[in-house]
Amino acid sequence: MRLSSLADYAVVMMAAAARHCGASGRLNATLIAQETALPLPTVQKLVSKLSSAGLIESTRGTGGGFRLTRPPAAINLADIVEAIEGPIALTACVDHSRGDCAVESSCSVRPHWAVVNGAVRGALADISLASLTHNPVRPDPVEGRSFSSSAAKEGGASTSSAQTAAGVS
Amino acid sequence: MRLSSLADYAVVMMAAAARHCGASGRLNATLIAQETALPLPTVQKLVSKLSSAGLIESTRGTGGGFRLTRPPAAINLADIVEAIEGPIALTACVDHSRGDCAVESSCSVRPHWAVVNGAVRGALADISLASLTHNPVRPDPVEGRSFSSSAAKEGGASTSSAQTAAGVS
DNA sequence: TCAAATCGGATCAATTCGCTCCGATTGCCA
DNA sequence: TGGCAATCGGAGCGAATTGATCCGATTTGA
Repeated sequence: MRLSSLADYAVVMMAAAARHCGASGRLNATLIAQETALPLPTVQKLVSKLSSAGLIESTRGTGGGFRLTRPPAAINLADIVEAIEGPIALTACVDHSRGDCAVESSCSVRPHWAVVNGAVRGALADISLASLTHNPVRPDPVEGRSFSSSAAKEGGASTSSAQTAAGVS
Repeated sequence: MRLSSLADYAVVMMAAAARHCGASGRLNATLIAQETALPLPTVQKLVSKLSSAGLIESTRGTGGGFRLTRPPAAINLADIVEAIEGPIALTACVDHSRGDCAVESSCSVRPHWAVVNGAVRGALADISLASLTHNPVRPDPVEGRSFSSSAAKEGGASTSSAQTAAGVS
């Protein structure tokens, strides 16, 4: 139940790219790596994947770089996650490309996974890149917009209670 | 963006246990293993984890076994998943027990992860064990529940696997 | 034409996950 | 009352996937 690190980094990278969208239409991997403090090879790999998915257009050569193919408001988290990790599928049953589940005959819960799958994807698709850049923070118990990373390391149990409050029961 | 196999098996196992809840109040790991075609050691490991989480009560010795501590209607998927995988956290930022994210100072998307996190958890918490047992299969398209906000985007592919699971005991 | 800077694919190490084995505990039976 | 058998519980090992790094191909600018 955890997103891969690459997908997490891809979201950060796309958010940084969306901030520079209006300023300089063309930006490169090195700039993004410096800005997001991500390793440059990692950013390069993300650029290839995102380019293959059609979210960005990359041009080679000196002075090259990449740019977003669509405005930030038209790109959501589900697009980015699917570009990195492939189709969103909580279980191997949902995408039956790998039919290695031996218990599917007696598995009565599989049809329900599609529902959960759609709900998860909907939650991701509901957040666009524009919302990430326009509204940096929500005044939640999580330490908010505090850009002081030092205090964030030992913030205590405040954040753990946040997800409990957010969870619908 | 994929659930671990253990969590998937745990849901299948709990569904099988819920079916036998009224018939024989006490059931063992061997029976569940035979019924669900899961490896016996895997079922045993799941029993220990679920017992630690308080979802089932296990008794040792000859004729022992385990039983659900709560009725199936009071157990949802979020409980089972959290029992196996720990707290639901899509990214490492949400549970800052591992503060190994070096870019959190310039990360403007982290507050938004809590929202997505809560949405995912809510989707899981909305499905109870009773719904898995009462309604074995729905050959219909994904049933129009309220929380399928944007599931219609890619919901077509998953429905085809529904009628494959015809043989439900 | 040369050179520099970029993307793209391929390779290697590390972490995590899943499976299996062995020990501890308890109830039943002789 | 002693032994046996069946069960859960935890520890260890192997495998697979993931994540980071390196090198080559390509293209533009001088």
